[in-house]
Amino acid sequence: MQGNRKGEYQTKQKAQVLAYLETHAERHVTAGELMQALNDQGTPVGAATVYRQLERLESQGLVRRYSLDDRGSACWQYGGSEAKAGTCHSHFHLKCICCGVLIHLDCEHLSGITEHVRSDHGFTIDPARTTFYGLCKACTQKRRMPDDPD
Amino acid sequence: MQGNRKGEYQTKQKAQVLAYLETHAERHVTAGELMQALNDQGTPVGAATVYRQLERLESQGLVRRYSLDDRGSACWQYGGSEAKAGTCHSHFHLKCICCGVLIHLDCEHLSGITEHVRSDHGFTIDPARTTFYGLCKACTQKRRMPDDPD
DNA sequence: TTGCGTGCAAAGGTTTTGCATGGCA
DNA sequence: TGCCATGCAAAACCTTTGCACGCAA
Repeated sequence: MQGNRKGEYQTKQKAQVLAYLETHAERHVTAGELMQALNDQGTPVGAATVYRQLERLESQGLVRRYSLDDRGSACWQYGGSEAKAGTCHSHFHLKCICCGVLIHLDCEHLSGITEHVRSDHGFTIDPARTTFYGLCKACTQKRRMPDDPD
Repeated sequence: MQGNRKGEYQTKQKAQVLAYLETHAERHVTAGELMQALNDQGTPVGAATVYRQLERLESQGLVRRYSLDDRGSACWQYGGSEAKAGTCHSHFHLKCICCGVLIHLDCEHLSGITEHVRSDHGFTIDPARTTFYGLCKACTQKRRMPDDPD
């Protein structure tokens, strides 16, 4: 193995990708969304470069990769300096099977289940891979309606 | 009684797919593996049919779909009569991302989170659709080995 | 100048879809 | 006989890779 990370250049594209992820650190974005956004703001970056940068940023610990989507697309999220401290991989995600909204749930009760399952059942949960599926508040109420005006 | 719903036919292909999943209920298989296996045993089934059957079996609750692979391939596993009877709707599932084993976890602590999330966060979790991903006991210990056998 | 990074396009793999045909009830 | 299911092929996606050129250091 050769650790050739010393010859690393600063490029516009790299900055664009990182800047976008940083600016939208509260969201997960797919590679497609990222490319679309960069294109829309007038600073298009090629697909290959986007993927290569995401891969690099992930290996550098600045960005985390998630498998939140049912479909074959991965999501990335900026973690920045707190990446090691933990952002989205410290909590769980709720995904509405009706409207598709993704909810980040920072909740001690839920966070405790990782410890519980590990200590009592010997299973080490990976929050980055785990998503709760169900109905969000809005869709739960919608389902209770007798009529569906949609 | 009529076990079949209206307008649903019994076909050889459907039986093949179900039989294979049933026979290998302890394993999770990708669509590709399933097609390969059916082809090897002399009863090839077209890709489109395989996917359509898997989708149907999933919606019928006989088979569960998982996103275990980082790459673009999903996995399916037979859930069988327990799934149909609704037993699995009352508890959660743990899926090992390393060996693929599926664990049915009946645990009061975990069952309580559904209530908690509903009352405190307004989100109605569907345990039948929710799976925890992580490392099972055996694989956790395997990963703890100081030497990396890989 | 050196050689890493980029863009384009093509390849690779998984899953879906259209359409004509075949098979179950 | 009706209609659903199948199979083939092509399309739709997501992601990776090869290669020549451009740009940072």
